[in-house]
Amino acid sequence: MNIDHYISEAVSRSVEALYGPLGEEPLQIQKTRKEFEGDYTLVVFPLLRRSRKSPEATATEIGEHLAAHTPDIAAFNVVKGFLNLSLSASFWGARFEEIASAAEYGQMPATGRSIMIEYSSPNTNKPLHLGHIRNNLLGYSVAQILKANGHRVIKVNLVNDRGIHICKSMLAWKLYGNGETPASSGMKGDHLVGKYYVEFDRRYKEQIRELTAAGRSEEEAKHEAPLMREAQEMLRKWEAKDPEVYGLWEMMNGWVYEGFDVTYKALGVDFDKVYYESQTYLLGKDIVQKGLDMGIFFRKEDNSVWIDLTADGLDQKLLLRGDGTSVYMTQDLGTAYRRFTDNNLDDMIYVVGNEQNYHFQVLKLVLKKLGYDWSDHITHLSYGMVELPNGKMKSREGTVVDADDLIADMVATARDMSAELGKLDGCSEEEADAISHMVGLGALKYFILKVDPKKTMLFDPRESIDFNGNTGPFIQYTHARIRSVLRKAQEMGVSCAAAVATSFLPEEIALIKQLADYPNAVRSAAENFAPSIVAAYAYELAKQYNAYYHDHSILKESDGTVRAMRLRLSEQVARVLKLSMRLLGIEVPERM
RNA sequence: GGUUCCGUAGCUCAGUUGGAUAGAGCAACAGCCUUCUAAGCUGUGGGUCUUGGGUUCGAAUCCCAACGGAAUCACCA
Repeated sequence: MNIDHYISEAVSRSVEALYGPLGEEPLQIQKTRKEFEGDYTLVVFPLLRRSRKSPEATATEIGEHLAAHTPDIAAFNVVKGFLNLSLSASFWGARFEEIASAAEYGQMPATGRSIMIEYSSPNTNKPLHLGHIRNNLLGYSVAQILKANGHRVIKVNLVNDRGIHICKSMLAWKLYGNGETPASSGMKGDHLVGKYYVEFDRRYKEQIRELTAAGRSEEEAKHEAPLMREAQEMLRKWEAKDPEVYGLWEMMNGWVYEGFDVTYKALGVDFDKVYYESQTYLLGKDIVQKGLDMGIFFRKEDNSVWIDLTADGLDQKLLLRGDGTSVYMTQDLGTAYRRFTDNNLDDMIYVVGNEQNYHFQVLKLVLKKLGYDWSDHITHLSYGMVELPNGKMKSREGTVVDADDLIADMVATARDMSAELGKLDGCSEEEADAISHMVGLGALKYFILKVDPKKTMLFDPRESIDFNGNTGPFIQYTHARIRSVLRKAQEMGVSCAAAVATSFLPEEIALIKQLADYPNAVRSAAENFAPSIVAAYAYELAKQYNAYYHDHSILKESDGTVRAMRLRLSEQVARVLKLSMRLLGIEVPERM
């Protein structure tokens, strides 16, 4: 049952019976705040004009009518202009039975919509870092959430595997690498390639210094430096499919992909399809031609193609270079077009940092002007940067937080902490590894996903990530503890057969209410593209349960019906915690 | 300078389409393990929601301005 809808209908009936038909504006019904008695609250201020009575009198009048006509409403109270309604224990008992018997609780029926979500989108010249982690976790989690909302989801990765920056690491390896490979060096492939990207930068700067010392201007030096010229030459050879350059490119990219796979696996993210820019960078030129034909775009003297968006409050934007080669926008226009037409998409979501807000604004506007009405179904899921205590990560200053290092740190910390607390006693080595990985990754993922994607967030490597309080391990722990109780119940042969309980403690009603609210969290998280909503939901549920667990014994309860109900309630809490965490891409252990 | 976003407790963050006395966690302090896992529970202190106007029964939330911060305004992606 949709409880919100049910309440809203009941209240509407009473209000209309008292004051006549309702107009356009919906009733203001919300969940009752914790400090007041009741489950749902009607705000009566907007109804005063119709009732022509004081707020208190109006609320009382509606409350009395509701109590008389809606059996599920057991009681009401009035505080100023707020009418608080309490639903009966049997009502909540029935909701609990619905939840417990639902085959896939929180899974919405299929909508028939196909949504593509692009995330990760790494460059193949350096390993993944903390910024990528936020991107990957968000993309994966939003995909999970959209699936739970009944959509068909296609997860894609667009790898930036070409361009001058790729050639830089290739060139540096060729010149200074002495044939070093991941196998010979023992380095992860992406880190090895990253090492040569840094090496290029170092040598390049050296050359610039020499040239400026010899009297060249900074500008001239940057252009004339032999390394840069060679890199550009390499890019030209790559575009001409020169066998040697192409072979080198394939080999080094292969190393990088092997490295990325390890990181993706550790993060628990995956893709249904991987696109490579080397295969898509020529797309979009026909669209540029179409825009020219339509007179929306224009050519400058140097033959480059532009669109003038000054009337829309933006600038002029380059769409194709004078020599006919593509820019970022060209291929994004092409890939967007191809994706929508090839996959019959309803929506396309790009998980890309907010530094590219302008790009996506332009992309959507250009597609709109070209007459593609699906441009309205492009969403840029723009997330904030992850900052360090002294500001942005800067590779030059060596402040980049490497993804693999961070993951390894988290797992090691989880391992130490677990061992210290004696949680791993009696575990096999495999179990200990699995738990450490789950908890370490759980801490990291929750830490990142609990904050609103839009917001810039801060990561302090020194203070590291907490395992207590509003954290992933807190929720995992709550789950593990419940599973432990359930195991023990089974060992003891305690029945949790469905003898339907007729009375509940207020804490138990509160837990049922929170369980019943799960579908709302799932829906709201999808509407806002915000895993943080699911995180907040799961935390609240775990917190409520922990207080309950502390105050009430389950296995020692003497009344068999009550004990069975408590076991079932606990079981459902564990279940919904697991479901919530799954939406965040976080695994939950049976013991920890 | 233009555009966009942000400013909530010492720190990190919540705060649904405007609603009741602005909430958590961390840190600090004080308690709770012969009882189902103490990665837990309970309590205390901590706020001019950057500032100033406006809209209204009612504003952290909407509007305007100021101050502070971030991103962007590349023939990079």
